[in-house]
Amino acid sequence: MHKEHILTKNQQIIFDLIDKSPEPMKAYSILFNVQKKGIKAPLQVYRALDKLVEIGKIHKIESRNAFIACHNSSCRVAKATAFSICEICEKVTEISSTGLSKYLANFKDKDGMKYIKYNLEFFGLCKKCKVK
Amino acid sequence: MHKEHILTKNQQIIFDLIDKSPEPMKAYSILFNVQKKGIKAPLQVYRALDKLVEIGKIHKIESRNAFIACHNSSCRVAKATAFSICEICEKVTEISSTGLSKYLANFKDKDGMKYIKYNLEFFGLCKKCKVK
DNA sequence: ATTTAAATTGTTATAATATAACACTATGTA
DNA sequence: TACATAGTGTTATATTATAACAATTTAAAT
Repeated sequence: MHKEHILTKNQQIIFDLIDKSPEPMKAYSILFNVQKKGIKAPLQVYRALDKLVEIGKIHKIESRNAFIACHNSSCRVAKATAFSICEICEKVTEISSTGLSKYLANFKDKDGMKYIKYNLEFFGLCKKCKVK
Repeated sequence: MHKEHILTKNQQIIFDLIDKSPEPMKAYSILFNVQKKGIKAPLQVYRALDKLVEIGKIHKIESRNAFIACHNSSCRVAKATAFSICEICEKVTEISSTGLSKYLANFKDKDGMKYIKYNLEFFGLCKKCKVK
């Protein structure tokens, strides 16, 4: 087991908010939601987000500039991530597929380079939106 | 062969600039570089970028908010992209691997969903930076 | 050729996302 | 205790991106 990071007050407040959210949250939406808890400035939010990303508690969805809690116990460090994104409802799901992660971790480019760190974002329609 | 898109003046100016650049270009850097050619406002740049991305002539590197010309004749539409990014020198290379694109195009998630569109960004050190 | 629709342009203003810099405080550890 | 490291609070500012509207160009369809 890896050492659990003890979160600071701001980090905990912001992590809890993101963790409860059914959808990815944007930085300024987070800011708005935590102002009553004393977090008043963007930098306070961004600093907590940076740390939470660094220790793998949350992930950034790059194409959306938004953040979701990690629900994949295997990505202890934020280095190998994969998501599916619905282009209609914007639902985002973290993909945890051993096959996929093995394939990507072992992928070599033309020059034989391997990459430990990657981010993959799949786009399509989620089941609900497909039916509509 | 797919129909070649005829670029408009602004689109052509901006595409040429990105195409000549050895590294991904950011929107406001593009703006600065094309001001002498009469493109004066951010929106003019962003509109051209949007169109160029849409028709697959350029790709956006989401983690960097930057744009590179497509050098992969097979991605006619900007829907299946993969890049390697050097975390030191920020060199970005488009990966064109039949194996990888086949694997990802055929990947099914837990629910059996397939995704035609994806963006994959690998991070690591390029050869040059590895040596240093 | 003329009309019409669609796409593109030019422009000003503003929204949304993110970081710099600095002084101060808490925490862990030697 | 003393020291280093990480986190905080704050103001200001940088960077990235879009809204809204009027004018113009282009394509194609009568």
